[in-house]
Amino acid sequence: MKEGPNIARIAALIGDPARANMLTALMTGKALTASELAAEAGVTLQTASSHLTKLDQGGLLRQRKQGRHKYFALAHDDVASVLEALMGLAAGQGHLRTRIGPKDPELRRARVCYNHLAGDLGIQMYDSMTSRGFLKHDDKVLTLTDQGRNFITKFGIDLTGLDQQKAPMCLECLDWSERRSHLAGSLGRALLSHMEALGWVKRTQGSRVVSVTSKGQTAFAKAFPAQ
Amino acid sequence: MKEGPNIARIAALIGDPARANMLTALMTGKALTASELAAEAGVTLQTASSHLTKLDQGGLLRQRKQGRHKYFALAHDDVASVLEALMGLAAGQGHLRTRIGPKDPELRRARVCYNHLAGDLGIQMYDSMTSRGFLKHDDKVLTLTDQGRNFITKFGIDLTGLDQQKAPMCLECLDWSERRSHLAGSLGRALLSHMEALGWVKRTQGSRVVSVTSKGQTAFAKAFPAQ
DNA sequence: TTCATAGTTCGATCATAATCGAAGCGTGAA
DNA sequence: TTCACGCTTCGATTATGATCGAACTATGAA
Repeated sequence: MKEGPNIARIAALIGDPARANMLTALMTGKALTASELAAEAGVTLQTASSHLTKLDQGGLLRQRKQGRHKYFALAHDDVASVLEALMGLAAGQGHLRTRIGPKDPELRRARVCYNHLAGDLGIQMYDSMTSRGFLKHDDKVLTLTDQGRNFITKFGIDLTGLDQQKAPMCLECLDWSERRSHLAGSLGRALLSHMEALGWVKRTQGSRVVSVTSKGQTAFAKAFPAQ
Repeated sequence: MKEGPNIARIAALIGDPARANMLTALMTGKALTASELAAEAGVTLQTASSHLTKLDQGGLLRQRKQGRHKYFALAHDDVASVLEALMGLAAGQGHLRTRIGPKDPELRRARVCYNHLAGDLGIQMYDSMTSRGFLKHDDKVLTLTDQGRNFITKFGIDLTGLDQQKAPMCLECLDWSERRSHLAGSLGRALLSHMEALGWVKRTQGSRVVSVTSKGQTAFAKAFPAQ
């Protein structure tokens, strides 16, 4: 009988304040990195790492490694249901605690992700290029079509340099805030730096925010129209 | 930041195996004495007393003293909801080796779950409606088909009221005793209250048991035949 | 009264696990 | 290559709390 029933296991996982904070932060549906979750929970990265391992082994989280970041999200809707039920009960008891404010809307709009463009803008670019046949998505491999090469060259990017690199030119990168794909790889990086050179966007030092200039606003919409 | 959010407090209360056993035992809706709960949890009376004090202070239990006995019951339906959600999650993970489902056969047969019908009866209703094409399960979204709308209307439920509500009409709810789906959402609630109005079922006060009248027995089988 | 039963309180023991510093690992950028 | 960064692992400390024996209180029965 020392072997507790499984609901105790799960409840105990949620029952630690640090872990509860992390799970609460993940209820927005967005995936967050280990560092972000550590900050949310108010513990060091080491401690957070330990907690995240436990939550993952407990089946409450789904994780995805991307570059040197590790993104965590709730494993399933069931998990959110439990949290919601708990919050309902807690709220009914009047011990309500306000949640932390929403993320920076600027970050949501456009941000740097490994030197390429992510956020709303990144997705719009990806979608526009895909639907116009510039990018082709075959069997998990993303390639630039001939039409696409033409478009990119006209846009002012020299593809010969990129062709010679060993690193893949086109990669898909899953945008966790939007849960959609955007363009990574050397072409993704080249596009961002070129747009910066054109004065369309400005990268904010020490932040991941990419701000769009008024000139960039219209130029971008023209170059990458939503279909 | 040491001050944990309230959901951690509650989850931690449920997170102890002994307490989880007690709470599980109380899910039948019956009130149990401290000694009985101690036996259920497999701990001594002293330990049980300590746990029960904590559960009570945490607002999860309601207690009634009668003679030299002290009876405990779940404080509210919210508490049962949390436990049910936890059990659903635990069952979904396949980590279940402990007893599943309520011991009480009445509860297993039919019970209230968020104001809709759960247990054998709830599943039979769901299965019957699904296999007759009244409910359609597409891409995680459950919808009422035109045939279904027709059926429900003939059954005596006014759908216009439900259509106007923001809350989803059809939701799936995992039945923790049977590990099958049953119908939740506003339609699920409407069906239960309508069957109550028809005199098919009776909800037992202070308990989650739904008892089926003899009239309801046959009527239900006719309205929701197993295919 | 005396006894038995139901439950609580106290105190000591013991196990668990939360925490963080320090060091190590892997990836990306220059 | 070197450096920076994100994250993990290890180890030690520390706090918490689950557990039960023993003593105590309260209620009911004889």
